[in-house]
Amino acid sequence: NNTLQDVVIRFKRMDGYEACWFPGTDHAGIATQTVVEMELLKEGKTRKELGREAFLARVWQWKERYGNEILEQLKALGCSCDWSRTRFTLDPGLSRAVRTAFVRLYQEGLIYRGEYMINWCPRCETALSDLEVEHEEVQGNLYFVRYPLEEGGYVTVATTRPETMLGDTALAVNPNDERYRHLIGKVAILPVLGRRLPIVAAEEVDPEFGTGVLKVTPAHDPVDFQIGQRLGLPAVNVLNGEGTVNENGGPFAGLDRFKAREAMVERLKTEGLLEKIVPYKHAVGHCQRCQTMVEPRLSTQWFVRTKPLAEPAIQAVKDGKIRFIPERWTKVYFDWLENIRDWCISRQLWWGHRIPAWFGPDGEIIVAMDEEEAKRIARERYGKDVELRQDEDVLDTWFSSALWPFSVMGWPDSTEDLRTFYPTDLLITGFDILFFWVARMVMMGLHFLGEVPFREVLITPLIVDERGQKMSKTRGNVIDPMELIESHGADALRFTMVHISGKGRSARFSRSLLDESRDFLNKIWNMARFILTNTADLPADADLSGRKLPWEDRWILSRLQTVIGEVREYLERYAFHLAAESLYHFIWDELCDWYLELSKVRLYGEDLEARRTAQLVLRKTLLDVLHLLHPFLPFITEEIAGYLGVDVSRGVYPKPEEDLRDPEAEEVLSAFRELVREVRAMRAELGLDPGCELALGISEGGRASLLTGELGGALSRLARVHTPRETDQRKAVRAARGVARDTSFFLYLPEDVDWNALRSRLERNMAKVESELASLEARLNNTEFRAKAPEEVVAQAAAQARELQARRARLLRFLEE
RNA sequence: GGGCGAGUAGCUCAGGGGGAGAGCAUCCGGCUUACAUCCGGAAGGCCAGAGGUUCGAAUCCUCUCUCGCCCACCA
Repeated sequence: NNTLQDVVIRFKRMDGYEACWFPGTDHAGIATQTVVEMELLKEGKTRKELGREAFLARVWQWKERYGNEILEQLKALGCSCDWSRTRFTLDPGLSRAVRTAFVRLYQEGLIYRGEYMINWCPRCETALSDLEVEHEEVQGNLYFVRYPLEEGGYVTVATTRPETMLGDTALAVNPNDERYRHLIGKVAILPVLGRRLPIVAAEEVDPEFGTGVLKVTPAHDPVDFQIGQRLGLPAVNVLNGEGTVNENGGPFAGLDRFKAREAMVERLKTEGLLEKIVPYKHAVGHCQRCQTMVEPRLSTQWFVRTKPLAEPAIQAVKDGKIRFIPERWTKVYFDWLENIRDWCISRQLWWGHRIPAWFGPDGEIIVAMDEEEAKRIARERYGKDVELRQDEDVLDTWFSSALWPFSVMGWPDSTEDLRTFYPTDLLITGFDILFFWVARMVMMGLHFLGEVPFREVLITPLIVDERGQKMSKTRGNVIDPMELIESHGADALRFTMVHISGKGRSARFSRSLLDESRDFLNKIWNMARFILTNTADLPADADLSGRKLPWEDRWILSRLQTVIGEVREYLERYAFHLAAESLYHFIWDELCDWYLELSKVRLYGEDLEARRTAQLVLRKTLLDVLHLLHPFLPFITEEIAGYLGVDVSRGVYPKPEEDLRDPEAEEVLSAFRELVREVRAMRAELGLDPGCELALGISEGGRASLLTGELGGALSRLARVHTPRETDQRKAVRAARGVARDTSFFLYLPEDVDWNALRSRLERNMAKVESELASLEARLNNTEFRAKAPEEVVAQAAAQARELQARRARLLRFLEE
């Protein structure tokens, strides 16, 4: 994520934009508090023993020690953030933004307090939002329990949580269910507690499930709560905060919820009320932070009314004001916002923004920016100074994160930063926080600023380990980036991240990829070393203009322009991995494997001017390549450019120079390389001494004179051949014949060789040519292809066919001979 | 229950309407004065399966299978 952000920031900065990256961290309420609580536990203390103030002091201590680690990691990774703008969600400025947002939303009726069904984590002892609950398939049981009827007989009810029976206040059946219609209005008796339960009608009941009779527990189930609300049923809470049964649980009071379940089952068995137990797999909610099973529970909490905020957030994306990349995430975003439910924002924690609400002596709520303002309001309301008690709870961390795009810029003040940088251009993040963060930033940004917080959202894949598993501390497969930076370097880590960033939803990380990246860096380093040492004597005023460039220079410069164009295009569409790949192959396969070798002819030659030309092209290419690479590999590029007295980070990102494009040179070098490759292959397959120099003759082909003439020196160096006059050829024992493109050649051999190997090579070439030719000719003979395919495609196929035919003819002749 | 992603060489993956690609691994040969973290050469694939669209499909559409993930108040 951060590598990609830095690639974009550096690229845009080099391309002339005022690219500002606001770094910062959030306070991670539950996670941080949990960690510190664990620390305390080891010392045998609890947070409650310490008290709020001392505990918070302790958390701040922890934060000072570890909270900046992530920023240190970013720095080590080379992220070019504006560090002077570093922010933390609990900073005074951001806290003021949080209070301001809370107060305004409350005044607008978009924040309310009330008793509703929420998710409760008995370990964290706090309410959670729906998003903080992860549903996991669990193997449980469906218990079929008989509820005696007041009038005699019984009905059977199926439940997965028998312990919640203690909170039953009714039974419900579907009004259209013929089987039970006669029971509506009758009364059942709750086992164990003997409570009278009215049998009611409710559409929510699915006749197909279980027995078609639902036990209604309004305090511990969302659907039951809804039924209870509508029908005015009492809600009996049977659980304490830590997950034990409370005083409403009769004989089970004090038992842990799971012990209570067992006890209830035993009790029902002995009373003959348990009809059967059926194994049942179902999804159960778990706390995102501690994996504890959450309990739906009726509780008084603070909520954000989300529908009015969600609608503009949907519209903004529909209007194209925000674009998701890849686009498919748009649908996911819509689905969530369209079905959004109110957001429970209060947490029974201490680490976080304390809710700016005070209670008067009569329990009335006063929401204010601070205690002073609350007191002022209270004075007006009560006509005198009264005792005020601030709400103990803090806000969901994501509430403050939702304000991030403008709180970091000084909101609610109208600041220069806000005017300059809001809305921002780009957010890069993972899909795991699309709802938690992205959607909420859009809602809050639109609400408070009237404008989207960012125009583009780039969703990156999530990194998984070698086995495709999500990285998590509980799995123990997390990797400290600092360790990787130490072993392979930040640039290698960055390059690897870019390499795997083009994936679908997950990107598999493995250390062998780091080796690959390191090898590439090593290649770059050695390439630079070669160029720097071989151009050390280049006069400062030497200039490329006016020089006649040989084919290989024209070729590499032309290829360079193509690569510049490609890299730019890929960066513009955030296809980082393709940009990196393009550079990787250009540098390794073309620049290093071919051009550097070709340049040696002149670098090590006698002709000073030719040497100067080669040096200038090498320098120019190196500089362009360093600039192209810099957003990906800031460290190595700065180091190398430093030797040339260039600050690459402040350089301009290369643009293609059209006048350097040279299709003819590319064609010539392509033929040249093909010839060299063919000679090398022949040499290898004939088992010839790799060091021995062979005589080569070119018999046919449009570029024969060029390949042995202007490119003769290069050919001789790269293919280890010389091109003697006709007369010298007699010295050879025999000649091996080969074909490369439209060129056929003779390799004069100093000794007898394995002619079968040569024949087999020619035959393999022949087979390849024939099969290609067959498919080409089939296409060309197809009248529909000729009629409907684009002209250039047909022309290209025809040209290819001609070349293959020529090649086939020559191969055939050689085989006969 | 709804949705998404992935299935291409032994492995990890890129590509995404007109010649099947890379890295690693394998085989053969090289310490050639930038680099053995290297160089040269070779072998290896009905691009998951079945239909369809098209002159042309690994690529687009439909369905199926396998794996992974997200969302969801069937107790």
